[in-house]
Amino acid sequence: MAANILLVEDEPAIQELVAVNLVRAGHQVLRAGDAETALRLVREALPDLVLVDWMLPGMNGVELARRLRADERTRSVPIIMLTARGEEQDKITGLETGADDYVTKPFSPRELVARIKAVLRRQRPQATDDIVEIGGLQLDPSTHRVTAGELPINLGPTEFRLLHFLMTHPERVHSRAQLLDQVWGDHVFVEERTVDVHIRRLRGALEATQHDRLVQTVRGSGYRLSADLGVAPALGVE
Amino acid sequence: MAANILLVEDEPAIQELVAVNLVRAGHQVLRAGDAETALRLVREALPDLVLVDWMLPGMNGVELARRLRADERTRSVPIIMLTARGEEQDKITGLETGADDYVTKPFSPRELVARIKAVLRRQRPQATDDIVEIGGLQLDPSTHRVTAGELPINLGPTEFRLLHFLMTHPERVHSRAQLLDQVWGDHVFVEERTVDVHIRRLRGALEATQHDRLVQTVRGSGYRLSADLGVAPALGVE
DNA sequence: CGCTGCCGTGACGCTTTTGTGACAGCGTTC
DNA sequence: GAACGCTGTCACAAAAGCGTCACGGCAGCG
Repeated sequence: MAANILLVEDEPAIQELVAVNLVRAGHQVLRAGDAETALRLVREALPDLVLVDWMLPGMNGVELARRLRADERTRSVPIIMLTARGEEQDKITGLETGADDYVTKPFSPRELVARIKAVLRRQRPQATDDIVEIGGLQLDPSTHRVTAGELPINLGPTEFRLLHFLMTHPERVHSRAQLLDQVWGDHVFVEERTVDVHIRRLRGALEATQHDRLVQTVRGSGYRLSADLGVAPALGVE
Repeated sequence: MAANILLVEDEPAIQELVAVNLVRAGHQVLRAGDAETALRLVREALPDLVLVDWMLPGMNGVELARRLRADERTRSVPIIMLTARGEEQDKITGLETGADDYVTKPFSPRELVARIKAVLRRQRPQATDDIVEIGGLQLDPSTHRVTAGELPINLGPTEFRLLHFLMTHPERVHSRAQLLDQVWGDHVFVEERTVDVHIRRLRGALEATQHDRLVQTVRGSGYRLSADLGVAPALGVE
């Protein structure tokens, strides 16, 4: 996991409590006591997630969330709202503002951490540090290593990201445009056929252990990663 | 999903709020602050769906809907009305005017997105990526896979689209012209008999598992997909 | 019972899409 | 500053799929 999290909470005791738990779960924690500071920090540090207390002095959590959503640069940062019991009726408003999830106090650290993980995974599954495994292929994001069974596989940075994305979104067919968005970033300008070339390089690296079969071409649509080779076991049809 | 949506809303804050949520759900959003602009944009951009606030300055939402329905070119564009609580009594009027659905404020983004999906699904079932299943035949658009029972079926892009369309519009008979419109696109120029050939290829691919029986010829009219074979099988053994 | 359209089917060029090897640019390393 | 690793793009080769046609069978009809 290891995400950068911005915690926005005015009550020092609670702030400390939550922060400790986040750190314990392996996250980096930035803190803000009010919405203005929070806004500044989000722009400066671009955290992976913002945890906002519903009640804040001055600008409240909803307003903060709304502002984050209004700004191009901060729009995609996921938000989790913290709210006290009894404020449940505001849940709808909270979600309307664009919060991704919503946790009621008092909450267990376990629950909070779980929700955070869930939101991060939903946002960018390949941003987690979980080891992914498919069809005997293993990829470990934290050590940046790929192994096929026991054999290590060497990949360039792009091939690594490509494989990581495919492994975190298996089965699904991805168009070249989608892959460019997700792996290269939606701002870069490269030819779609470049994807083909990197797929080729990826296959080349996986060839030694036959794992190149996992990378499948779907003619007219794009590429797919799947352990299911989709071949009928020798039905005598020509 | 990923639809083009025209949002008609005069209140900037709400407009922004809704737009953000639509974008997050993967839609393209066009915006209009008044009915006149909306009318123009609908003609120019031909969105997949129009989201209209009930209360608008000048021409109100109902009137806008009526006009959209009156014009040949915009008639088929689905409309969803946004309305404040307390205007419920007008619901009937709204639906009468031709709105396809109706969402009361305050609404959760989740609900709104769900309604949109529902309306789009009704409109163009094959535009969703829901798995379709008929007579033991399964088609999964997101993985681009077709299976008959357990066995995988290999189809070319055109056969895949053809089958997808037939499966999302079963029972009904489709003329060759309709199939060309829906599967090939209404602008291409190909012989009608080409449809026959692709039907043939589709049947060929389904032959191995007997599922070719689902694809039926209606002499003089076109083709139909149906789990009901319409004939008494000679012997009930399969 | 023979005609007349309609449909199934196999074959065949052609176009489009994808695989592949080569290469020049670039930033880093040694 | 030479060598290296990685990247994006190209041109060409290979493959796959597409649309059309011609032939033949068959249904419906008089």
